[in-house]
Amino acid sequence: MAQGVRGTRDFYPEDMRLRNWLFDRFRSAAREHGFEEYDAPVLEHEDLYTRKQGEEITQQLYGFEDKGGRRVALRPEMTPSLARMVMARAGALPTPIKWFSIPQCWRYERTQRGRGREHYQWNVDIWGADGVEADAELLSVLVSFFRSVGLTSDDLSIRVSSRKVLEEVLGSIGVTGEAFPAVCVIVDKMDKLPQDAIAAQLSEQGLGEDDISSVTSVLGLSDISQLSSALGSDSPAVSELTELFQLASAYGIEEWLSLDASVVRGLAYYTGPVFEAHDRAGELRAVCGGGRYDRLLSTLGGKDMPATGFGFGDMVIMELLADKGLVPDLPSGNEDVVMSLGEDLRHAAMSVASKLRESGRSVDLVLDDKRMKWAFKHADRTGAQRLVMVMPDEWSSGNVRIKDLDTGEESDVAFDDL
RNA sequence: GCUGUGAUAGUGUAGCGGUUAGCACGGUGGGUUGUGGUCCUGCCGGCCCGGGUUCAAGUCCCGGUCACGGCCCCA
Repeated sequence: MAQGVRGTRDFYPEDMRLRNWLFDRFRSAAREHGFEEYDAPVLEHEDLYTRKQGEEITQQLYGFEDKGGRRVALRPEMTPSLARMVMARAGALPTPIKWFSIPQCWRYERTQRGRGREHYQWNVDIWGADGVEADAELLSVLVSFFRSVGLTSDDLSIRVSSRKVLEEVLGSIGVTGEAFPAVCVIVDKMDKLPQDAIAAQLSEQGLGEDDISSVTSVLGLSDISQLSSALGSDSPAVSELTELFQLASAYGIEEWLSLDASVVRGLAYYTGPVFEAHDRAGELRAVCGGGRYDRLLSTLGGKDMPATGFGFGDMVIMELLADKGLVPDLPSGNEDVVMSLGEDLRHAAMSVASKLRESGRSVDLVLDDKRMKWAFKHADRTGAQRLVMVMPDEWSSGNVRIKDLDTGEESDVAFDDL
């Protein structure tokens, strides 16, 4: 029997309703913040991902050779494509560029709960704005979305930090340049790997024991005043985060946020504020994550432009909504079922359906010769509100019988009044 | 890459050595009904693949395939 590719999903109509429901909420949250939707091809040149950033992503690339012998890859994330698009029109686009997309992204890896080889990842980005205002605006988009699906700050928290925290700590012990992103990637695993494994990897990067303990102690902080005393009152990281929390409070979303210096993010290209949202119960992997990446364009051979954004997968959020009982029960959306009694009235039923469709209703016309019993059952199952019956006596006087399936009331309506 | 669990009508499942392999939904026909949602009823349809153990295998064993989890890793 023909089977789908491992790690991919089929969306049957009932799944598709749910997906559309979710995407509609992604779109609304972005649109109400003035973001415009864009798209790009699923297939890109492989070197867009292997060039410089995120060395780890390379092993999970869904890449292959095309018929012309070119190395191509299914996009593992949207940001490089977006960067490519922005770079191509850098001079022509009015800034700030506020764009969003819901691309299907691919990675070749072992499948697990909340994680397939393919998923849809809502991406929201702002280019050309270098202040934390832009980062705060993104957090506002996120919270709008969470609220629109019925989640509260009791269900989720958004942990915020900044790459500058690490940069300052590491800078003070002489870790700079090439070593910095590598250390970030290691530190990102701190809560997933045992202490000594982290220490071993850090010492490979040339950190001494004292350095390692000062890094780990700063990353354990979850309070801005502690961070301030650790990094000094003139620390750019501290003032950046302080301002970000103040802005969040102006947006009315401060109860969703918490400072967590251990948030680093695995991707090498982040440069400023970074954040990820987790379920408070701690049962699921991160719901979304993002941050500022001001220097991505230069790694792709262009001129840098400040940028910040987040990615938000469709799988973990659905797991969370299911756990919280927030997955809606969506009907098919069909409003009327039209059926004729007998083959003689088949043509009449088609005219009736057309008339109703022109008036804007979603009409399911019964195509085969079915019994009345079937039509009722069918209307019931698909959640239609009305059954429109084309019957001999009524039709000969120019009427159809319409039964409201919720109330059970029925009435004859003239064809012209449909 | 390592590892655990599972695989029974189209779907979801029960059965744990001998059963006509059961049930629900579904599909299809009939009865009841106002040509009419409920209800009653007939029928359709199944043990993943290949070996082995046994008088007897859906059931036990081995291998394979696939699915779903977990680890490593990571959006």
